[in-house]
Amino acid sequence: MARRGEAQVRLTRGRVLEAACALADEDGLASLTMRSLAASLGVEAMSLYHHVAGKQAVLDGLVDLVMAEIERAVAEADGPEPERDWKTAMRVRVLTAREVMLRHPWAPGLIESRGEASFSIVRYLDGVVGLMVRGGFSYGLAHRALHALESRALGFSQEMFRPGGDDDGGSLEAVADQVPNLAAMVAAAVHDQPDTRLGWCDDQAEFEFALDLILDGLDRLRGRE
Amino acid sequence: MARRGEAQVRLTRGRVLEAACALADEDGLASLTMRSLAASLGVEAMSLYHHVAGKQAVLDGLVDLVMAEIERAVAEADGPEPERDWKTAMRVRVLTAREVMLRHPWAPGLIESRGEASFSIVRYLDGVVGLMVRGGFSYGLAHRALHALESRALGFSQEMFRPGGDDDGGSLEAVADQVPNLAAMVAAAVHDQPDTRLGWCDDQAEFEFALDLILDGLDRLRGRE
DNA sequence: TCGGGGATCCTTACTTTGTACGGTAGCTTC
DNA sequence: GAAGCTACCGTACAAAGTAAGGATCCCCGA
Repeated sequence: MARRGEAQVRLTRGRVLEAACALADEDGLASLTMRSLAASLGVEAMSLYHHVAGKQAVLDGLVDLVMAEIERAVAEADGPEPERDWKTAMRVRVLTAREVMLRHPWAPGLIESRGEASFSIVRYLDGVVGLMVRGGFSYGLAHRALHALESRALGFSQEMFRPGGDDDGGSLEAVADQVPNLAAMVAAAVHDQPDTRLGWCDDQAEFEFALDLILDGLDRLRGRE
Repeated sequence: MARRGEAQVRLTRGRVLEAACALADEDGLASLTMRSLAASLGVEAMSLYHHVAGKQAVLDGLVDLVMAEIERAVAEADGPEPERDWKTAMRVRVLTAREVMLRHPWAPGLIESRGEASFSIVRYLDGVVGLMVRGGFSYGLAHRALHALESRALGFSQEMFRPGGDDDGGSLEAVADQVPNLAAMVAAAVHDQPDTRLGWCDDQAEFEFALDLILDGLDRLRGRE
């Protein structure tokens, strides 16, 4: 048997989590099993249990990993001071978080599925609230703003249609008579902006539109409550 | 063995799905296994496979069941004609959907987790688009509105904090020094509205606030694009 | 130098869950 | 009344998480 010592480095909680992240990035979160994770580290499944408490702990660790990456990116990004322009500061922060989320497409689903928000998320939201308060929000409005932003504060939005792989709305045509309004909408969208990036609508553009809609709405309320 | 014929009614796809819904309502979606579902019907697990294709099909059926309940509720609710007052019409529609979702707390998570939107959801969204178009929206703006509303169009919002059972923010106090802004926000929220319904903040009020924020924003854009 | 102890990793096996496969009972149809 | 179809059952297998204990290696003190 291949004992440790050859090219084999020691296992660490950190190495386990990084391997898990790499595995999820490549093959999706579904293919992340304790066995596959162990195999990717050249180790047996049960060996992982000396470094993480269980699969739950691995998933929690993954969330922490992503949130740490976001915190790092946010720290490097240079938006304006919130006191001067909270809206742009928030916009930069959210879009920075979004870039990280786009690198880890499994992260939104993982965060959603987890019931309790992990501490790393709570800490991130604390930063968001801090930004708004520095920008002139009352705590009450900041609270409502968090609810209004929902997962957008974390840089992702809940896609109700995840475009179905290869057809991208083509399946809608098959049932156009049953969903006439949607069919017309899709037709119009394709006509208006024929070169969208991600199927029949551009997620990034839509994300920013919705984000700005909410930020503008909040800005109108700020100061006059 | 208890052959069918005693008090035992015949199994149907419909009865299977209703039993699944009841089980999920009572004990949560996690406790819905093919075996527990079969047991609740007085039947063995493999018998279900003559009426549903598999567990996936059961889950899809549950989504359809909830969406049908929403369609029924929406049909009965009487909002204004969209041509006269689209905003109120939409508000009534969404809040009606929300009532159904509150009866089936597992439904949001189930809908989120499913990658592809099932046809019943697509059809519901078609109705939403139809409402907006009748209210004077271009298809382009209706499209963006769908993105902005996100899951709110279906009556739920993604709770990033699901209040953790018994403490309800009490756990925040333990780490108040690490999340000072959130801690202050919670303190202010408790002070402002001491009688909230669902923990430290009132989901219904927040949901309506965010919904109105978005609807107002959309209303401003409607007609002047 | 050497032996003990703890950390690390492996082996085996159990549990839960979904489901494939084939068997059996009862109804339907000719 | 026989054939066959349908609904249901029993058995069993695979995947995945993980409990329990054994084996190996490294470090440290004597």
